[in-house]
Amino acid sequence: MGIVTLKDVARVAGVSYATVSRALSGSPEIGESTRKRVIKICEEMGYTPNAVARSMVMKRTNIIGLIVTSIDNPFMSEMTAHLEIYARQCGYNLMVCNSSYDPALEKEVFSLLVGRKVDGIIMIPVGSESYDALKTQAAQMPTVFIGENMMDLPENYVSVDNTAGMQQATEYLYSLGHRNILYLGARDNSMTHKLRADGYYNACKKLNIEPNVLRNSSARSSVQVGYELAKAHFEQPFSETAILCAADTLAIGVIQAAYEKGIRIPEDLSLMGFDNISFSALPPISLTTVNQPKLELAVSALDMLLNRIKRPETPHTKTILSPSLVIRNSCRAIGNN
Amino acid sequence: MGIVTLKDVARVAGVSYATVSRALSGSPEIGESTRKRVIKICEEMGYTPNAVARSMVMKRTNIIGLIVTSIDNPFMSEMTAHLEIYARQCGYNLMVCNSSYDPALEKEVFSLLVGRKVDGIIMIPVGSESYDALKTQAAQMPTVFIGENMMDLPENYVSVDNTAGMQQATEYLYSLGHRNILYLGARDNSMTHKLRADGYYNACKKLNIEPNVLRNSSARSSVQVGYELAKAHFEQPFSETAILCAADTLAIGVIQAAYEKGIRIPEDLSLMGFDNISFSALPPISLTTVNQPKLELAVSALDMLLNRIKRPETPHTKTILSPSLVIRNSCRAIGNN
DNA sequence: TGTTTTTACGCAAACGTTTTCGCTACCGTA
DNA sequence: TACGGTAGCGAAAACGTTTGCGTAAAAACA
Repeated sequence: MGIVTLKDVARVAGVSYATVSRALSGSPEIGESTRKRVIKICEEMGYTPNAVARSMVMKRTNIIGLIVTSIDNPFMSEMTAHLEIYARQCGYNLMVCNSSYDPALEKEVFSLLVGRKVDGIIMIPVGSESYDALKTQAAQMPTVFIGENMMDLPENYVSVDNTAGMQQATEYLYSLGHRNILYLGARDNSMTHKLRADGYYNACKKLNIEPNVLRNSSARSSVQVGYELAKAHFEQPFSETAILCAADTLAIGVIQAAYEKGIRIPEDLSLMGFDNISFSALPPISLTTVNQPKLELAVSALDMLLNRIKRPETPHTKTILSPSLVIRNSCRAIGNN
Repeated sequence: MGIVTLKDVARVAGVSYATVSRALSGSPEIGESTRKRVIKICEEMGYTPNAVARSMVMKRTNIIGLIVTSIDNPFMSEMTAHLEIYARQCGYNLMVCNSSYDPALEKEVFSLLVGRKVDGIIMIPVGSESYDALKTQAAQMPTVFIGENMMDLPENYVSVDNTAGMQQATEYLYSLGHRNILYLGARDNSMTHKLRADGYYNACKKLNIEPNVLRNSSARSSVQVGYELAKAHFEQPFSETAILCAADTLAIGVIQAAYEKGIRIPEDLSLMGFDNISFSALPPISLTTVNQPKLELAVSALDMLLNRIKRPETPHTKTILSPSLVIRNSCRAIGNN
């Protein structure tokens, strides 16, 4: 009376278990009458197919692994939600792992998922420092990277055009009259952040203004980091009229530091972010930012992965989606000097 | 070339595959020299045990299923992060599913996880309307509920003392001088929300003030819902000096509506939430709220589940954790009338 | 009615492990 | 020398499916 298996059903129905299997899988080579009878008995006995046993013989699990730096991050949790829902529609389940911004852990959970025989892996990499490791790993398992631009690496990824987005943001601030714009939060260990900074530099060059960058030496872009960077910056007199942040989370930290210092946004200082996480829209300072189309990123990534699972020998592909400006009210126009 | 299995290793090492298995599992009945030799060969050949095959024979997957209403919700994503990290430390992986606030979907993914042969399920239920369904399901699989108080149901759950928390919140507002407090966002389809409302009513009775409740007829507590409820409420003149929200997300919606209406918080109106989601701390209006200890909830839930997996015949247990007041600056003291 | 084709189903292998049981060889003791 | 005990290892079953192949009965055809 434990769990009921195919064999149990077969015995009760008086058929071989091959027949039961075929009846359920909708195989054509089976009589209509026996099919109905078998299915009825399955329901009566409360039979549920054992996915593990099926995976064993089918050599695929219908599970895809998802590695994120931290679920506890609005951008990634939105992404995860989209991925899970779409994956389920495609007949897949998601096994989710945190890499906690740690390249070693990232590597470990990757191997773990390989051992689990997931059909493929979607991952938001920690950063560029582990690209070679990622490359060798991606060789043993269909993998697509998301968010992080792998540049010249021959890997599958889907990303937003970070450079264009940040360039657009800079130009927007310029169009409002800002000439002294601080770029806050540049990081060296992430290709994404490198590309974003490029967008800022490109715009500066094009608009003929002086670049002004405050780097982030930590490994991640968090509210806390944004707060600390801004706080230190605000300690001394500064001349910037606008701050452009490498990520929304950083910008939120800046808001906090500015508030404590009595600096009003946007009256005293304009502020922009990047990502358009859901909480960036919150009042009273709702952030002007650059949107990453999260649903499209998720769908593209999964489509790409599923395609790669089906045809592993297909060449690597990249998808670059367009970011878009989201104008809210953290920036104001100022008179040119 | 293809994937390397136990048999391949055994052939190369010139031993039976039972020996390889024992060498890796640390079985004592094996010679120290052969163990080392076998392990060395495993590494050289890049052997990774097949978790699916292992699950097949061991009759357990070391996977636990997690069903949340929506990952894309700060409270749940924080919870999920804690759960994943702790679970991995315990040797388990997480299979995450969204129920999307839909009882039918909730039921469907539960069955799906049962078919996957997960070792147990942790779930944040949609609401109380499907308690009987949940009960019959929980019978086929070790399950613990989290966040939602299942009351008199003989099920495993871990929750915060919602009633005490909300009572404490009400009393805090009272202590600041508030006598006309609007309770915003009561819901009927969730035991959690019923209990929270109870806390409010209890306090009102005890403090001898008139309860004043604005119900939420939708199925969930979102920023959007909070915004709409508050917006409608603010259309007409109102006399409340404070609003106590059933959830932080609702309170954030209230902030938005108040801001648009020119109502200042806390100067014109005091505001409280419940949950202490990470974004509730954001300036300039950082929310005074009631904290749910998310890490402790996660750890307790997993411990409870693991225990139940080991000893399925053990009686059901409940754990109620204590909430705590988090005082920030969305409330101010007013003179009594 | 005899032959061929088709339909419907059963048999058994295979997937990659773990584990029980049993066997051999060796050691120690009498 | 003989015997009990033990350490180290192999053979094989088992887990619950899917599926290729074989075959008997039914259907179609001459």
